Amino acid sequence: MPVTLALCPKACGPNRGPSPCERRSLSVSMLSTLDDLKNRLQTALVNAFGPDLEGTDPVLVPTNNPKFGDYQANVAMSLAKRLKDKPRAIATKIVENLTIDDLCEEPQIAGPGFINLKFKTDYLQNQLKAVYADERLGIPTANPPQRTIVDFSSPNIAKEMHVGHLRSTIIGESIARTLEFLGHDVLRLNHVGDWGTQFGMLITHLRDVCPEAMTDSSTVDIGDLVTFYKQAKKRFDDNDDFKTTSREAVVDLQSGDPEARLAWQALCEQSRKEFQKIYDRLDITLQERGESFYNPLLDDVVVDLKSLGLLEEDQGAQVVFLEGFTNKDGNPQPLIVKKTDGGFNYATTDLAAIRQRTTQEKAQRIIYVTDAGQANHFAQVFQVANRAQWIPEGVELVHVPFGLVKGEDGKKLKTRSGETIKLKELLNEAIDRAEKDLRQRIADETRDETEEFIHTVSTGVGMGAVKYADLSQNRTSDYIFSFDKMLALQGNTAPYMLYAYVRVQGISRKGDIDFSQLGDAPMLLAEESELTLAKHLLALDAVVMEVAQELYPNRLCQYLFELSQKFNQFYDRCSVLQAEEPNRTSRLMLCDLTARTLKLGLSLLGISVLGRM
RNA sequence: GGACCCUUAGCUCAGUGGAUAGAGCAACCGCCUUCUAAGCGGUCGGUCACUGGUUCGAAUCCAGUAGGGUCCGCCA
Repeated sequence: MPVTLALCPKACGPNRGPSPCERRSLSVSMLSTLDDLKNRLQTALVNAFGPDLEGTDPVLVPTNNPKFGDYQANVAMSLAKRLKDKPRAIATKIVENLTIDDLCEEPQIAGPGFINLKFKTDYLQNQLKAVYADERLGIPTANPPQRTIVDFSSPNIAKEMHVGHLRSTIIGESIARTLEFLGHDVLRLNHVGDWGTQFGMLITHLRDVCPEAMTDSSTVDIGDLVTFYKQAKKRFDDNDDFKTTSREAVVDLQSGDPEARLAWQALCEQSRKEFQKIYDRLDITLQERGESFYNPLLDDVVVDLKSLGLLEEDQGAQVVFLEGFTNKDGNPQPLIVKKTDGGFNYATTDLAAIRQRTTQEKAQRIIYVTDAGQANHFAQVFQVANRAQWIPEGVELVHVPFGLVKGEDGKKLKTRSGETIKLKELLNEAIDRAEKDLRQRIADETRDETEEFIHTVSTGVGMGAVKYADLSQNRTSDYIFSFDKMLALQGNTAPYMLYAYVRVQGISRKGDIDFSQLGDAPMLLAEESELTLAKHLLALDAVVMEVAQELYPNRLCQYLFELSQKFNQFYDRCSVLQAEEPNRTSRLMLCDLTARTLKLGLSLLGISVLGRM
């Protein structure tokens, strides 16, 4: 199936910066070609039917079947009424005025009036050579770069990361990597839950079980934070004295009491260490900037909302009444920004963050990667920020929601005993299973491999599988978590793609080939499978640009899966090392370019390739 | 009461206006003297939940219906 290519209809709008269409000089690959084709079709339209047709979208889309060529222009059908003529006649006139013989074969008019276009092989060969010579594989850099914040992962202090944090972390990382690769100025923020009333009980409990934390946080080892949290919670629920002391501790902390503050820091530090272990394993880069960071800014949010006339008092709380949201009685629903007890909540923090990020960080695009259950919350916060005019012209706030991770029973993923699954254990199991599988394979093939090799491959395959399984799903839908499926060696999985990469490395080893020394040989696309692979390789830039715009990493996964399939077909049908020159070198270049494309694409997903497996 | 999301092959899912709706898995049948068969080819499989509308053209856009899910005042 052809990859859907973004012809950047949205990116060309106002306030979005220059579109990919304006970067032709930097781009050698498919986007520039399509843009070129589009312009020529527009010129043909004007030449055929006059200046009224200026700016008409030629509706250039990939064909759904190779027998129709590579791309088709569907504009003729839509013009039939306006031009009072038959679509096929219109298509004929367009083709008569179209000059594309340097790029394409003779256009074919088919069906009701489709104009089918097929690239000339020598044009593709030249394009491919240009991509081959380009370290960025034809992907342009953003001009100008956008200051972008990606807000993702966001676990809660004093709680262990669990499966619920997996998607935000993996999707956020991939989005950040993709935007960074395009040259955007990305700030990755971990908006951890490091503030709130739960710290009262935690501090009080810490004071009892680990008093040294109250004077020196650096030496403290609280151990298993989940157990610690549960113990504190149990005491809070069971013991009234403890509850009272905890509430006092909250006040202490908020008023800046040094001892409470030190205990809080100890808790945060402990959590941070645990989080970092997970981030290191997953190769995630994040800057922690928790809720507490915004504490000094919260008062101003309320004060300013008041002076703007948006603030109202309702049942003792300070609220902004929302448009388009009503409560059970049909009255406007409030967004609470200051609680009856004078405290602030998450809406206040998010509003303060928007202000800080747009003013101090100068963010032009702020991306929130959270579960879909928070869609209401963000819609409400964005609405208030908008009405308060805190979102400067041209700044885009975007909630990137994702669905639940469910077990194979279709219910929310839990352990057999009903506990939340810890992320640490989930990753361990993925690696353990990958290792078991690998050892079996090594035994079956009577290979001799070192423990280090087994460790490296198991880890790479396990981590890659977990990430790829998540990213390859359309993020908006819930997804069913299955170790068996994600680690499967066939199908749309990480191992399948890693294997395609390994196959290229195998050729390099076997033939003692240094891919960097292939020189300036011509690319020859003689066989059908070579041509198909080449066309797919050229489509990388369009896919990456689309992911950056729409923020759906599964599109890139789909592309890479299809690339692996097309490579395997080529590998099956065309021998490389045994081929005669000049085909041999050309095929080696195709292999190398495939491997580089896989490596780059997987890296944008946060997945590392392996040389052997 | 309101907001949002979902319903596509036996299963898991792609597919946000273009030709005959795709893939993987499962099932079945083939292909290793040749670069790792963790691969390739083939067969089987669908009233795109339903009803209407817009359009030259609808799985896709709009309205409604049914079913499933999530969220909604002092947690985040």
